[in-house]
Amino acid sequence: MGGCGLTNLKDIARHLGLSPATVSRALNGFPEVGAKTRARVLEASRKLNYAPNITARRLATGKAGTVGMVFRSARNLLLDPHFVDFLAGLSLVLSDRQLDLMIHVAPPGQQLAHYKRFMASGSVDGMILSAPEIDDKRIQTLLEADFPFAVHGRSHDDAPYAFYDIDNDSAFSAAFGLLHDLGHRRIAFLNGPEDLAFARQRLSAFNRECKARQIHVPDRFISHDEMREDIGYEQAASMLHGDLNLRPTAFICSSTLLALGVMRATIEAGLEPGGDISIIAHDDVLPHFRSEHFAIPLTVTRAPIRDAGTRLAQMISDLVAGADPKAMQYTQKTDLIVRASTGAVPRRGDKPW
Amino acid sequence: MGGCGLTNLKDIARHLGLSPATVSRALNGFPEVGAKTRARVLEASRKLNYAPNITARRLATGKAGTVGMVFRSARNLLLDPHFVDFLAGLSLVLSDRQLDLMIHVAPPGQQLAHYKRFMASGSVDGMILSAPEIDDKRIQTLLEADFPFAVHGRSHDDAPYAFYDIDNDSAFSAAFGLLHDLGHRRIAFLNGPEDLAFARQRLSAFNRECKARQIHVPDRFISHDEMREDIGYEQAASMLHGDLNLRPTAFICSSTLLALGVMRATIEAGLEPGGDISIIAHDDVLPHFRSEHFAIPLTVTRAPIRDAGTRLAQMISDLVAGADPKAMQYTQKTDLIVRASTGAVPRRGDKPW
DNA sequence: TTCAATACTCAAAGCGCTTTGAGAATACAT
DNA sequence: ATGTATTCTCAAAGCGCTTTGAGTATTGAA
Repeated sequence: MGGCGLTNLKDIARHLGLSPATVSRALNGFPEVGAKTRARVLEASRKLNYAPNITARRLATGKAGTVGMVFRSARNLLLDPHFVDFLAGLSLVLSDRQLDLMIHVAPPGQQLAHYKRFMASGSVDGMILSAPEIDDKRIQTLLEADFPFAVHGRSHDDAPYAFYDIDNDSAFSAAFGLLHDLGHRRIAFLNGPEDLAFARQRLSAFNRECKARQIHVPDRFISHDEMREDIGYEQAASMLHGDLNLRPTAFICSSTLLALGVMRATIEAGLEPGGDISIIAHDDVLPHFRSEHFAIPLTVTRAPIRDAGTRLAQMISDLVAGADPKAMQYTQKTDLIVRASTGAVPRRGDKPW
Repeated sequence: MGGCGLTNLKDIARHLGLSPATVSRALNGFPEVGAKTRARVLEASRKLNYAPNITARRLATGKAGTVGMVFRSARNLLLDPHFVDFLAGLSLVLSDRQLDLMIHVAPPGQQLAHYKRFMASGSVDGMILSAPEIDDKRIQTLLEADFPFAVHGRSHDDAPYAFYDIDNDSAFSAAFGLLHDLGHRRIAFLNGPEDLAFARQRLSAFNRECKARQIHVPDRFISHDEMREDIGYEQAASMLHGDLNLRPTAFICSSTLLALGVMRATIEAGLEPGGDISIIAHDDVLPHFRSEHFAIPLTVTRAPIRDAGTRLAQMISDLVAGADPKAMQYTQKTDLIVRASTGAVPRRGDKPW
């Protein structure tokens, strides 16, 4: 008996004196099988501990019953911790809908190859794509092949595919607005990797606000990199290093992890977060590690990343069932939550600047 | 052709005037096919953009080419953030060895069901099991079915299966020893969920040290719960609340996340981590968030969890290839890294106690 | 030239399931 | 009793690949 399961459909059929076809139908709830026959089959399959061979079923039906996902890892194979909660949401809904999840992890350069392999091998019948880039070749490929997929984020406005995105534009406008209202004019922006679409969206919101309020932000106040604590620290430390009058009085961060590093640098520079330096970040809500519990509770724009997971799972499950991608586009508004890490810009004289 | 890939093996065969068998052999590097025939086949398969249908291959070979993993989520479907880095290591090696990874997420109560489904359906040919419990039914089931698996951790000493574990016993002995040498006698222990094997291992190391050094630790100094920042905070806050002479002077934590909460509670109680209160934790090394970068750098016992991922990936890949499980058991020693969060127990009079 | 060995290729039988098209059995009406 | 509708069940044909056992060229030696 192959390598796999103990009993197979034919065993049951033989055992019951039925044909495989009937057993299959009984098991899969087809109407044309008699009530008591079905009962016998069900009974036997339970007793013999039968489980259909997934692989065989797949081959026969042409459906993989699986969705694939390729995570983007940094060069050093770091995975974004945000994805834990994303995955929790995703997996929950997927298993509800009888779909399996197959995942790969690949550095940015190898992503496309993994996608192609997934598509061509028929091992998945839909994909979830995360961290889209500006002109994302993976998306193009998927689109051309007419392969079902849903994107976490979007590569540009009016994207012709299914996606779940947060409203980065309004979130970062709001963050900027808050700081501006508090009197801040020297505002730094610690963003995510430059090639990612969300970073671009956030940057253009930031730039637009600057322009609208006639604020000039020097290049060195803007950085693009992995969103890690140590990067936040390094960037903030170097920005906080120069002439008193040229240092930023506020930081906008693309992630709470960056903000945490900014706090460390701030304190190390003898400054007070929320007093001397205001800090605001976008919060994907990492449940194990909440921004309201930071030593100085963090002001944030917030949108739980788990929602993205559940939503995208629903989307992809509908998509593989044949739904129209363009009807499935969702942009989530964020909340602005003001806590202790932001405050009025300190007046000169109060503090050493 | 079916639902899947564009070209199939038969297409190539027809196109080249060969039989499917020859093409298959040529592609899979069998020796009995001629050099120029092979070249032609390779050429054609490249040009026609051929990718073998994984499902069909699986059915034919009886191998799934996939390993499965079921993550344990808390009741509220929280996933352990440690698992991100574990997964990075795992996935790296797995894709190296041409294995796919299929994952499920399930709450503790539904784990067994997911394992059984994985095993019976033939969708994976090996499993990786994490967070083993004391008498783990999943392990029993796997063992009885003689299904290949490797465990991250182990349910008890002399386990008859492949595992990668860290040396919890010596790690927590060392932690205790350090604190004891610094003069601490009122030592609290914030551990992970009680039903998990590693928590048990750590607890018994803790208890043994207590006994050996004739220290009595009241029950309220020991807690078992999810390893989250807020739990660490709550527990520490309540322990730090009572009579001055009855409060712990030191905390041992099963995770850096717990330690972080302990720090917050300590500071909020007007005490100084590393001065009034010593804190030590086990550190799985979360690369995005390092314990050496805490406001007060954290003393830790350390073992990178990514190593567990890579190691287990190797194990499971060898296991599905038929290796002997009992030859694959690995216990990793931990490092003790002393930083600023631990110090000599404060003498009475120096401080308000 | 003939025979044995070697090199290559093929037809066909699965892997375990689904699904189609048709047949047997039962029921109902006439 | 006959014919028709209705249930129920079955045999057989795939799904796309691997693999076995056999067959046909090709080569070298006798």
